[in-house]
Amino acid sequence: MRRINLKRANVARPNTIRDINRQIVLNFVREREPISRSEIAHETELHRSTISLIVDELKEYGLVEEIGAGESTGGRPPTLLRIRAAGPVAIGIDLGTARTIIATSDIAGRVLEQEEFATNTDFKKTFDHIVDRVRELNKRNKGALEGVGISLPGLVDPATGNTVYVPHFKWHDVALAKEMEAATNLPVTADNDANAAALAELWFGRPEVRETRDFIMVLVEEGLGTGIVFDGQVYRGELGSAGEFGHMTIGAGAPIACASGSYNCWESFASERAAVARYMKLAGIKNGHLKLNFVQLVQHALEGEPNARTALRETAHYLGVGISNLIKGLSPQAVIVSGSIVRAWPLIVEDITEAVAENICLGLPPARVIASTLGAQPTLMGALSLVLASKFASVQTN
Amino acid sequence: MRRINLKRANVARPNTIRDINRQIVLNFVREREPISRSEIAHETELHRSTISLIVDELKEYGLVEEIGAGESTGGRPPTLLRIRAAGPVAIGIDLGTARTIIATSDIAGRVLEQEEFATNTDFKKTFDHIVDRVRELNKRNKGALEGVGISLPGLVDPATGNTVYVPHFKWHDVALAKEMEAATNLPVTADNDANAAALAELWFGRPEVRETRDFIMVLVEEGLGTGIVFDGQVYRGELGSAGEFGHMTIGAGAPIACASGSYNCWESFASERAAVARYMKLAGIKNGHLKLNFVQLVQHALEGEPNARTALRETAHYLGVGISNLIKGLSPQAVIVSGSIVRAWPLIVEDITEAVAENICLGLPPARVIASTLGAQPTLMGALSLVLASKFASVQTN
DNA sequence: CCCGCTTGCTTGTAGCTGTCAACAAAACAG
DNA sequence: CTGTTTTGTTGACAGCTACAAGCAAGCGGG
Repeated sequence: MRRINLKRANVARPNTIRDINRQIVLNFVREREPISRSEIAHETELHRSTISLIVDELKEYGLVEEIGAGESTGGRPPTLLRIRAAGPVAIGIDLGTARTIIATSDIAGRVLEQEEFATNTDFKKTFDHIVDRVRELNKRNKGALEGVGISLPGLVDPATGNTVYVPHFKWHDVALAKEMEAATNLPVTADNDANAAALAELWFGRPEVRETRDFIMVLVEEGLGTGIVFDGQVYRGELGSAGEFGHMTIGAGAPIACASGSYNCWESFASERAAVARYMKLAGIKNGHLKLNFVQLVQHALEGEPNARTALRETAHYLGVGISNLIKGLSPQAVIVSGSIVRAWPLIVEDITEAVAENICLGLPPARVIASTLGAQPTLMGALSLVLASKFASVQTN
Repeated sequence: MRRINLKRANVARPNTIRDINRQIVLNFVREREPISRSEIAHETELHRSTISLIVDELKEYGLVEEIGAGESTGGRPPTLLRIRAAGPVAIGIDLGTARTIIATSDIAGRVLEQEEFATNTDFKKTFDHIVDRVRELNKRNKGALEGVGISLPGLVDPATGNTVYVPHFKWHDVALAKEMEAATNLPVTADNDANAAALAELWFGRPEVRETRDFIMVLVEEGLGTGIVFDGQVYRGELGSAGEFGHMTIGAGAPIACASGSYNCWESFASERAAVARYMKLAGIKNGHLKLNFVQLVQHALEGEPNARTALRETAHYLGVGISNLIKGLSPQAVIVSGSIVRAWPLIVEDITEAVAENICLGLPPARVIASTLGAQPTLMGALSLVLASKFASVQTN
């Protein structure tokens, strides 16, 4: 059944129908390129003539192009279509706790240019640095860029796109999107990093994920964020921002305090910081004696160091406990784990699935728990997706 | 933005637009009756003529009727419309752990007839009893009944409407809906009780809830169930059934074991059984010495007995802990508590909100936590809603 | 009492959209 | 080279909403 927003009076007009079908056709091209008009007509059960008209519109709008004839299957050979990926259209900014990455991509999500710098705790400095780089990129690409997406490790108000709270930097109520728009003269979309990564999986992940209409992204970083996808859309909630399951209470006596001081949160049991704290304790290292970052810890574990392995596996166990809560409550088709911890996936996958199975005390089939399919930079892809997905989700040629 | 299911190729046809608008008009009548064509046109921004045509269809279909002229506001007086609630159209079955309630209602959700009997643990006996009563009701109402809705305290497969597992009776994989359909020759919809109650709040609750597009129903009974409403639709998940947040791990050492043996679940901390167990312990009553049910416990508390109050308030605290998890993760506009515990709402509301505030460790505005607006029989209303809501959600006159 | 004014509803035409049938284009098979 | 198959295009037709004009029914002032 089509999902309709009955409460807000957004009625259907004659052109609504074309808007809907245009999106469907565009997304067929995006996901199945190269594809012919005829094949789209077949699958959508719209008439060939209708598809032709819509493709004409999309071609005129510069979103789709023909790439010559395909193989004949006994008759006239089909004219194949693909997304026209001429040059950069989006800027993605991955504002991380340690480093900020800025990249441009074409409309298909391929990264074209990329640069990074150390994130400064001072908002003004980081902001100015980003604006400087965005302006430079915009100048170099002469107005081809259509928007900026920013993913950041904190709460973002879904209505305004402004940050409510970024724990690591202690930024409160910063009008990030608005100020960035004013400074760069480009549309800016900001979102929580886990939400952005979920969006990226949805639009640019491997087919096994893209075709999943309900999944949960669990992003393990310094903190622990979750992004929820319902019915093929990222759910953002109403107040503040949804997806802070990282702060759900799952027990007591965690190895560290979460970003807001609690020892009961999932984050304080299963984040990168929790894993590092476990390792320090196991290795008998006093606080502050040795700075070890999580990537190094993963490296140690992969090389076989027992303490590192134990710390990771214990963290994985609690990751599984939290995941089981999400599965019980939301019954998604899949749970996707992302972040540096994925590098050690073979070491931890069993501990996670075991904890999940143990804690799903009902006769429910456990959802698949899989590693991210986005490669090394899920949050950067997320930032780019914020721009690209909105393009594919609402094509308006008039 | 309109929510569109892009992945499944359900394209828009010329009549799709009328289907959408017909639903919108019908729901305007339902929610705002008595209302005139003109007012609907004003609010939906559809043209008056369009509304007239749609209303004609709905009248012909017997869903809407005119009830004479209203007050003039300076010109021709409006013709007022309302939902035509002639007779019974739905049967609702509230299959509870102790008692089963069967009722008929008109299209507006007003209960017309109601009867109940003790639920038998044996599936066959309960099933036969229900079928017997449904047949009798169907016969008495001569084919006016359009469907049967069943709410039950267990997991229901959203695809088939068959029960996966009902803990209290240990019913596994029962083809309830299918068998009932075969036996009664009526369409049967079955759902989890908390989901059903959420649906009832959404369609027939007080306006403050109906207009809320994202809320969570927390149904406190023998067990503890949750129903999740996203964007005005009950979310059911993919595998098994969503909404089993009652089994999320929130700590350890609960007063009782949950339905599946765990002492860590929210249910084992905050269900009716947990409250009763707490009371027994406080009152120094050994297991089995005195059978006290939860309604009696609430009565004692209302009469001022300290042990009963303490037991309830402690339960309320853990209710709040779980609710805070849901708010952090899903950021709903409201959380609605339902079940017998609502009778003691003034006694417990502070403990709940306090626990919520304590555990939302972020700077987020806490969602409203409110008591159900459905009165004494939320799950019966839920069962009826299963039939009625589907009627309002997809009117097809052709 | 009549007239203009306002508001509610209906009717007929125009513009947009998808369907359908007919047709042209391009390859294949015999 | 002809008949068949598949692909894509074109023009007539039906369904939908928008718009404008007209009818219906009450109000209020002279």
